[in-house]
Amino acid sequence: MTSPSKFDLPQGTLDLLILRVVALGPIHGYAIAQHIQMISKEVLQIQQGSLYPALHRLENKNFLVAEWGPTETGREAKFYRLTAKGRTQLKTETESWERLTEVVATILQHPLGEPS
Amino acid sequence: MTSPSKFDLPQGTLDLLILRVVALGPIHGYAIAQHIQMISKEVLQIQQGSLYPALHRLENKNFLVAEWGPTETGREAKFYRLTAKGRTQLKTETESWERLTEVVATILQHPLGEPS
DNA sequence: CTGTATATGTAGAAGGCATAGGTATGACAT
DNA sequence: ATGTCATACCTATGCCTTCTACATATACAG
Repeated sequence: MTSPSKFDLPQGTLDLLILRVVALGPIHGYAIAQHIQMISKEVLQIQQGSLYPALHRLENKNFLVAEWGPTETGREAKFYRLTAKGRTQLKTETESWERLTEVVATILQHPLGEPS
Repeated sequence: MTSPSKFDLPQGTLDLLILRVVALGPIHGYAIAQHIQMISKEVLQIQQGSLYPALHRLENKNFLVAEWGPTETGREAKFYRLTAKGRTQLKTETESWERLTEVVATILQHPLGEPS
């Protein structure tokens, strides 16, 4: 009732979310999407066509490494974990995101006129 | 010293910022960029190659209307103002942005494991 | 054995932002 | 006078990310 509300992620956001979720511990792609959807209370829905290319990008940049292994239910899945480089990147992107949201918030709340 | 720090805007953010600044009153493009840069204390720098196409997009969507007129210094410039539709759009985008930043913040601050 | 949830993947299109160029005017210093 | 800088507008191109849509395969419930 409150809104199923699927909406587009701004560019770059997905990487941040993925890095953050993977930072919690080894996890496979499908579960990452579920995790994000669950934590966000269904507000965010990661499309598979966004998810897997993103994972491959992050892997190519050496932020993640993948390894095949069995899930809890016995199926094969690709488990990702953060590299040291990925951890650094997560930190960097988190700080960027926070700086960005701060200044945007400032502008959104900015009354008329004044510079600072 | 604290960082000249130019960084890329996520897609969609620029529209929101522009709408918000124009909502403060009629203003021309160049001044919008200056305004954002100033309020954000140089953190955000709007490139002209991003700015003008964005303004044209917003005009095509009837969120803004433009009118030529003289600046304070006597030069000709294109002054934009919000339409009713633009005001609605600003509200919508602001709410989307706030929902997004909320859930992202939740995920970024999320400790290990728990669903909610 | 048919359908659904799980799990991964690619192709193609759409869209926005950045880079890098270009034009023109006015102000100001030399 | 002249050159340079800030102002003020514009567009072409490319890159990148996300979305839609499609394709594949396994496990399990009915």
